[in-house]
Amino acid sequence: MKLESALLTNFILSTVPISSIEAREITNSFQPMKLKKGDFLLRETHISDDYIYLEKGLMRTFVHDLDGNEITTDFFLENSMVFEVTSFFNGVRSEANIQAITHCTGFRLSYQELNKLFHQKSAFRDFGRAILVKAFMASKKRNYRMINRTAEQRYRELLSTSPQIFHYAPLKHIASYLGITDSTLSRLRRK
Amino acid sequence: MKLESALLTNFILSTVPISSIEAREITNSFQPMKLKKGDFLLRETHISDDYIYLEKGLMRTFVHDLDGNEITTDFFLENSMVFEVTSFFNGVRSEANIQAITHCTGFRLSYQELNKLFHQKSAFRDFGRAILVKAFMASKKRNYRMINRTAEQRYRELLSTSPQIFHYAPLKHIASYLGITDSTLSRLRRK
DNA sequence: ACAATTTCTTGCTTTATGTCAAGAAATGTT
DNA sequence: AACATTTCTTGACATAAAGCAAGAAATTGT
Repeated sequence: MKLESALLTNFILSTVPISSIEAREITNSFQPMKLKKGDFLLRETHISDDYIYLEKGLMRTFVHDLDGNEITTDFFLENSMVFEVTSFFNGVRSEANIQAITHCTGFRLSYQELNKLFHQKSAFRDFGRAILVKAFMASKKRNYRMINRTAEQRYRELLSTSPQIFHYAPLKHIASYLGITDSTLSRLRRK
Repeated sequence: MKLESALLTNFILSTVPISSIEAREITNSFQPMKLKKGDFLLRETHISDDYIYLEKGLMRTFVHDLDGNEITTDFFLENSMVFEVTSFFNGVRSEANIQAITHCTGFRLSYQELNKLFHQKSAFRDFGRAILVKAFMASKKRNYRMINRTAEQRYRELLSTSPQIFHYAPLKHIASYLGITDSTLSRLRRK
């Protein structure tokens, strides 16, 4: 048994009610991977083949808007799953980039490996579905917050739930994630 | 074979590459259902047990914000799947309501039935996952639009992609969906 | 350690959207 | 048909956030 994967096994067990043996089997299907700060896990126009458990580090997804500006659409904290749903599950070219904000370590599954597990192991089916549901829920919550919270409230919420992000990510990434300009974010910070 | 389910079978076949026989088997697991205009498929605080193919009609999801106002978070057009992901898949009380805007007809699966199919039929696994992925993609796109489009652009986009909504839904539902007030929407319409 | 680059702050001005309120139009009910 | 209710429009005013620009501070590369 690989020592490094204990965090992943715990993550799986905390996600879905399966046995430790099943969780360890799933863990062992993943392969270790790492990224240096600034490295890309995925570049736009490429096809994603990475379904990642991020053990340590911080990552972000960003897209380019019509004027060529980067818009950060998601931050990924450690002890969570990282994947670009559209490109990974549909095998199409990605419009999004995924980049390491800090040095990152984690574990990886390819689409082929994931599919094999998905059809063979009922425990993995439940896990995979739970991960999809969780990410979908997070996206819906984000939508809702954009509508019924002010920029300042969104800022405060992010600050209190994910202070790590403020420690490592530049303001412009955070600002575009919050849907405001970096000038506005700078002013919010002063308060 | 039930005549009414041909649209659902076609929908399944257009979603995922499986055989007609498999699609028809899946179709036959669903039970017909209908709702009158204004009826609720789901009320907040209840637990959703409905995974619906909406064959005909128009529905919406809404939540209440802190001031008690209704915020429409989604419209469902005909020939699509309708479900409240959080409550349905996690078996928790819903914060959202799902309401029929027009008379609706469709086909239903309970969570128990869905799970049985999910673990028994690989064709259904692929379908179920594709539906989750599609809904998740739509949510991400919506997030992105809220950040990098003006209210007017979002209005025009909705108008051109889903004119049915404007035919049946009152302005205040559409306005809250777009993240603006009904006054602002009224002014946008004038143009 | 220095220069180059990027990030952050701040002031001024403009614009989009919200708030409140009132009346008109449409819709539903008996 | 008459009334009640809801929906839609419009005006006057307030405000949050954007746009632009310049300088200060921090970070990075050599």
